[in-house]
Amino acid sequence: MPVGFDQNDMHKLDEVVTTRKKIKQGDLLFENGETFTSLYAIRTGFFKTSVASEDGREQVTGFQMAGEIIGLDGIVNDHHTCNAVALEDAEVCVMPFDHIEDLSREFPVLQKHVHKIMSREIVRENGMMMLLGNMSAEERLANFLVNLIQRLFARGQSQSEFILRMSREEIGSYLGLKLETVSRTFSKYSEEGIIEVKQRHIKILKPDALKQLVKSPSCN
Amino acid sequence: MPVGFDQNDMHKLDEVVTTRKKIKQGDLLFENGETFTSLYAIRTGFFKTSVASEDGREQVTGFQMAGEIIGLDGIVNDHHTCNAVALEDAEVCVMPFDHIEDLSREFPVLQKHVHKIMSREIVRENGMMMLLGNMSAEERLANFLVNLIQRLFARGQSQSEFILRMSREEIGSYLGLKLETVSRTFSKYSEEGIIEVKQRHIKILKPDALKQLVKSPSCN
DNA sequence: TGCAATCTTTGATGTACATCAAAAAGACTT
DNA sequence: AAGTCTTTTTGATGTACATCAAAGATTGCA
Repeated sequence: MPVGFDQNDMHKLDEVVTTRKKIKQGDLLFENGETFTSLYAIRTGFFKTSVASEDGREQVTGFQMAGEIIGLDGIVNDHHTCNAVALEDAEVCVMPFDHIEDLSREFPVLQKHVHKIMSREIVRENGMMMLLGNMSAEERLANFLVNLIQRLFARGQSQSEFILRMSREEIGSYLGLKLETVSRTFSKYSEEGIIEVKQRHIKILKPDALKQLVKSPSCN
Repeated sequence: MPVGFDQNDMHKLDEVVTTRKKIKQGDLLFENGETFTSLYAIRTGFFKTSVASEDGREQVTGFQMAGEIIGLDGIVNDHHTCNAVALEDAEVCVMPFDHIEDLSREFPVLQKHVHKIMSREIVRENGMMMLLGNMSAEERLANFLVNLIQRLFARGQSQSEFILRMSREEIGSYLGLKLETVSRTFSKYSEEGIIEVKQRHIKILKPDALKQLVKSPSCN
């Protein structure tokens, strides 16, 4: 995936990926408290990550799709601090972190790649703080949809029509809203002819109207 | 700072720090859009980092004090995506990131250290998402104070008495609240005898009461 | 030392979203 | 295919925090 490799590098890089693992819908890839050993590259499927407060409130911290890396939270304290759940049947590459560190000392390109992935996550979360701290429900949901569209587009999927992998409640948790508010906001967009909503099937009718609702740094 | 170095390593590590830089209160260390070259280790002083939306709303993304590293946001796209402002006269070590990468290929301990710093920031921001998405004003401020106390304690400063380096508005921006709400919540704690507030001078009277208000993963 | 500017506190009022509730639509089971 | 369970939608009501406003404190500057 990272560019700047020659054939030899590529060969070496393959070594990072020791095993693959299949995760069934609803199952955990890793959970809070579990010992950290590996990062995971999502090959297929869709995940959510979440943290929980002592009294059981859940905060969804992200939705991850094919090509994205999951598990960075575990590096600091050698154990994970969030849960990763498959929202559909999924397959991941297991990349032992010790191995990543060894190889990235050998290959500057890999090293740079790892640094960028971590920095990208930091920047994304900065954007989420802006969203959660400053934006209205309408702006939050527009942001969410535009971001989803961009990522689907980057994967060659349709940007105008797609199926949500997560419930209204999970969207709400991610956006700091209640499911009813998410539902109502979807309905509002629908009435305004911006999108078409049939349960989890979404059709984007006016992408520009949606983008106009997004008045903040894009959260990649 | 990182442990696990022998004398020789330590000597090499000194090379990371090429220069020091003094920042006056109110001045920028770096700003959104600026080309990224270096990370900064704060030697003395106090900073805030913030992002801005297109329409000018500001979200404070963090407050940083001596010993902490600032600038990780710049790594992904080779330019910074947030602003770093000194809230009091400060001095930082400028650590060119190319140099850090070179040396961390040579020294596994340094490499690990860099990874942990980035992961720690990711975990902190996960905690902030929980705070912004799920917590009441009272919980947010309690969280903020407890976190501040812990960090001051780790630096050998008094945990029971300190001076806030930031305004009510900046605290509010960080916590997703308006300055009036921050002020009112301070007053409430004060009435309850939990803290004593005199403008920016804070005295913690009942640290346990404060900790009890924090019902979520600590945001380091 | 006094005046302007800034920050903080407190009160009165408004509102966006949460909560409570129930019906409607899908999805899963046997 | 009927029945149960889950998810989503929509309405009625409540509330935590925002907004508006103005009076102290504190700081900075001349």
